[in-house]
Amino acid sequence: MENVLFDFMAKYISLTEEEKNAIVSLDIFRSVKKGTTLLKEGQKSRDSYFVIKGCILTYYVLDGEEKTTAFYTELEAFTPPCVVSKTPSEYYISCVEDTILTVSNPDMEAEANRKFPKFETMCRLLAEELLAKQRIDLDEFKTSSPEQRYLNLLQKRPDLVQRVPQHQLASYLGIKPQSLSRLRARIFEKSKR
Amino acid sequence: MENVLFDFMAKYISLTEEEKNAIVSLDIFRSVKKGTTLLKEGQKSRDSYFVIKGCILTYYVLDGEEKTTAFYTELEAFTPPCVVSKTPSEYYISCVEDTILTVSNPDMEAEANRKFPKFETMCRLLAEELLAKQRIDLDEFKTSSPEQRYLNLLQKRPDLVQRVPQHQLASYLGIKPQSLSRLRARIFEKSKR
DNA sequence: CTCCTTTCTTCACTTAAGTGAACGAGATCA
DNA sequence: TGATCTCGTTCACTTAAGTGAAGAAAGGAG
Repeated sequence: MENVLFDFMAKYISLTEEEKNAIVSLDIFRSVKKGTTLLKEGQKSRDSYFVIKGCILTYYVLDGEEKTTAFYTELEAFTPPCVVSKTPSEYYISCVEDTILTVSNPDMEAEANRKFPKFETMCRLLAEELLAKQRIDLDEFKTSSPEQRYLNLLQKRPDLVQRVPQHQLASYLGIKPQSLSRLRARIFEKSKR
Repeated sequence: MENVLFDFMAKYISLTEEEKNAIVSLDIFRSVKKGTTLLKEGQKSRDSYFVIKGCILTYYVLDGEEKTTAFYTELEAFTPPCVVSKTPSEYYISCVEDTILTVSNPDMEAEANRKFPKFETMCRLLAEELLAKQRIDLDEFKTSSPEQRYLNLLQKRPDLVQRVPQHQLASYLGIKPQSLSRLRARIFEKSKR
């Protein structure tokens, strides 16, 4: 389990045994059951996550409707905006499956940055990489139709389409479950011809 | 002009005169005319930007159509994804107005990080902040209709609606210029009643 | 196993965005 | 000045998503 994290970190910086031990001693690994809510709207939180195994999602409740905006699966890291802005959360975070993840907070990061300056380098590189990736996600979402977005998702994250309920997928694609059903039927009809 | 940059940086770290001089000596300020293309699709680039005054935008050309995905105005920084991924650009960057900006590259950042470790802290904080802000932008786009997005833009960046051509605004909102016209007429009708 | 809830699909109808065409206003340039 | 181009708007028509309701299928809880 630790090795999954260390292999991930190795993409950005090299770690000594001493540093690895320091990380292990932080006791950041958590195991959470499917359906568990990690964060609720209105709550304050300082927790950042890294998914070792499983799947979590973020959703807003607007006009009584759940709007899913992101899924995080194996080897994905994320810090909720409310942690950065230090304001109450505007959305929920919950587990789609039984999930193993790490939970850290700004204090731990500050401590790590102090002890190991290269840790800050990793955080910077990771943030810059995620910023670029998310920029592309946003651009792709803006420039494509729901049908294109669905086909794109089938290409890029085929696992999601399998492991996530349709109504959450629909929400993630910016449409209603009924529209996703119809859209899938439309694609199927096209593929037959 | 330098002071605009230093005031911005002061939000993240404090700079000595020596450090400011080092930055000035990098000769990063540029003045570009309206309509200038800073980056073309297919080109490689290592340039990051920070807008002092004016407005630049990014757009893709898909099926011969320009799709505007972002505007950057006063005090906004951005590094194109292609700089991070070191691949040819998939889009264009061009100036909506006469613009004054800074242009830097990874070498200059590495050099600054080496000389002044707190520079890296600033980059990390900025990247983390932009990541959180962009996350919210993406969430808002996903969870709202074109009409809501337009009204939201009127609230959050009223200047954009004034200074940017309608067809680019429409594209930014994820719709066609005709739809933006209609949508504006619809809003106007509602406001009369 | 049965009951009940959740999830997914289908249908008919409404609403809004896409498309192609046309027109007028304003800018640009010879 | 007149010719041309871009830009924004409007119109008629098409296409696809939203809505509300209904029912089938799958999954859990007792």
